Amino acid sequence: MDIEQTKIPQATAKRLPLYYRFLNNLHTQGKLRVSSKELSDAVKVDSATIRRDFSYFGALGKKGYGYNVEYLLSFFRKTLDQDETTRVALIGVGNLGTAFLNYNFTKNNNTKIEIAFDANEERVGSEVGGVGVEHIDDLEEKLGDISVAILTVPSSAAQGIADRLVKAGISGILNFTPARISVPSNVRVHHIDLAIELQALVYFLKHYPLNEEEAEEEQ
Amino acid sequence: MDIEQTKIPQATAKRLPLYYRFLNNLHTQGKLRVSSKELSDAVKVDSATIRRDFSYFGALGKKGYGYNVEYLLSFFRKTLDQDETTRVALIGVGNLGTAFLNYNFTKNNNTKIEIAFDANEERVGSEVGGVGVEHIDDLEEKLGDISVAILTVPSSAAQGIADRLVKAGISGILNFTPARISVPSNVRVHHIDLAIELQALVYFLKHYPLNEEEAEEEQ
DNA sequence: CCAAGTATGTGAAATCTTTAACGACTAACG
DNA sequence: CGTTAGTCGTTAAAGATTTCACATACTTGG
Ligand SMILES: NC(=O)c1ccc[n+]([C@@H]2O[C@H](COP(=O)([O-])OP(=O)(O)OC[C@H]3O[C@@H](n4cnc5c(N)ncnc54)[C@H](O)[C@@H]3O)[C@@H](O)[C@H]2O)c1
Ligand SMILES: NC(=O)c1ccc[n+]([C@@H]2O[C@H](COP(=O)([O-])OP(=O)(O)OC[C@H]3O[C@@H](n4cnc5c(N)ncnc54)[C@H](O)[C@@H]3O)[C@@H](O)[C@H]2O)c1
Repeated sequence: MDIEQTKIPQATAKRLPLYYRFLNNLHTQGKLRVSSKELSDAVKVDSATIRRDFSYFGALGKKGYGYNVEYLLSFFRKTLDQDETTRVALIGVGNLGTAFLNYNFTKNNNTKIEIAFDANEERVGSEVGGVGVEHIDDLEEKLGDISVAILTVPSSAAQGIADRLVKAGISGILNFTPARISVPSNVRVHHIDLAIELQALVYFLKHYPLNEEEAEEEQ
Repeated sequence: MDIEQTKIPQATAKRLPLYYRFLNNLHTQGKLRVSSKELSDAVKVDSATIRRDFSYFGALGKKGYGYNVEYLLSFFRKTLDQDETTRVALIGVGNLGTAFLNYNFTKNNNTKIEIAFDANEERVGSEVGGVGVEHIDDLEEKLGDISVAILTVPSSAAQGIADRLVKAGISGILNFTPARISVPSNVRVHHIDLAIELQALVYFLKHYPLNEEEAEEEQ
């Protein structure tokens, strides 16, 4: 790892993978240059925000010209560590876990689910999406140095599994269960709560009426 | 609908379903009262933020006492329209779509997936999680007055389907495809981009090292 | 009925994020 | 080679959200 330009705002950091993906698309399409305005139309983020985001990394573009797609892409590839693959474990091969295993994020990404765990004897030993399913009892033993886990177990099991993951040395957990798990502060948890996302959308529809003109919305 | 107390901040609105769910849990456990501090521990949101959030709706608690669970719950039930069920359509019965249909959000919620659509003839006519799968060609005809759609089709099909949904009168779309779809401003789209969530977690792990003490994190 | 303890609701400050505006510079063309 | 149109990087303003900190008011136990 190299010197940290530590002060990238979190809001910016969350948009970086999005930029990277669209840059990749543009590159595949053979585009050589792109302006913040074009990018804005594609990713639905205000063009000033895009320029501001990029500027945290220095002067990546040219005034009057825009950004060189190749250059920008290679810059982000380094920044987002797209060259090394982050190995990921998935716990809970149920409805959601199976969907993730079949998808496996490799199409665009630097991440790969390498191993899965489940408590159900019938699943253990099988393969889903090319990933072997191990018994949850062997978690500590088989996790190795994997540092990121996706949690798709029933919510009642979430805290217990999280505790074991932490003990086994995990650094980050992507938690899809509705349980709000507690971990020490040296472990990062991102909650993705799908039921809440749906309810929030419904709430916004009822209470934040939209106008009858153009343009569109945030995530 | 009734008078809008319009100025609830969006950040607050997004937390309301979360509060509601934990209040429900407390109620089930037979708890009669709860403080912002207790709630904070459970949902991992700062207690001052919780008090501030609640205060947008007026004085819901009692000083020196806390909040009455029953009262707060019934208040949020009204606020979040938990009494009427919002009907939802799901488009794209693949890996992710199937998981959602099997889950179907009814356990906690005021939402229900009532109908699904797919282009694959083999799926059409079948039932998944008790929901009938219709052919996508019949979308306009069978959608009825459903106003919310979950989009889990391949990203190449996303914009086309979104256009048809809009024409058919949809108000909100929960978009799980990586495509950033364009819609008129009277339609609300929330993007849930799982690949990006995973990449963002990995980025944070590498660039925002966490300390060796206690407490935990946001989503 | 009082004293001690508790927890709200909120002004004010701090922090974070987005947006507007524009000077400086580039490319491209006649 | 000058002019026009285009676009960045940034300063500054505005807006949104979180957090602090405390006066106030209620509860509880004696
Ligand atoms: N499926 C959805 O659409 C959806 C939507 C929102 C939230 N969720 C949440 O995601 C989580 C998973 O949902 P799902 O629908 O895939 O559930 P599921 O029941 O289909 O899958 C859970 C899996 O975890 C396994 N499991 C149970 N206990 C375990 C343990 N202790 N260790 C390891 N594995 C264990 C089970 O064998 C099962 O395979 C749940 O918490 C659910 O609330 C799911
Ligand atoms: N599965 C995951 O874990 C995952 C993760 C991140 C993002 N996504 C995104 O979610 C979306 C769905 O993923 P998936 O894994 O479920 O894909 P999938 O291929 O399993 O499912 C897509 C379904 O959509 C149907 N379909 C195709 N074209 C259609 C059309 N025009 N109208 C209606 N139905 C149509 C297909 O028949 C199929 O059943 C994709 O855009 C994918 O990029 C999925």
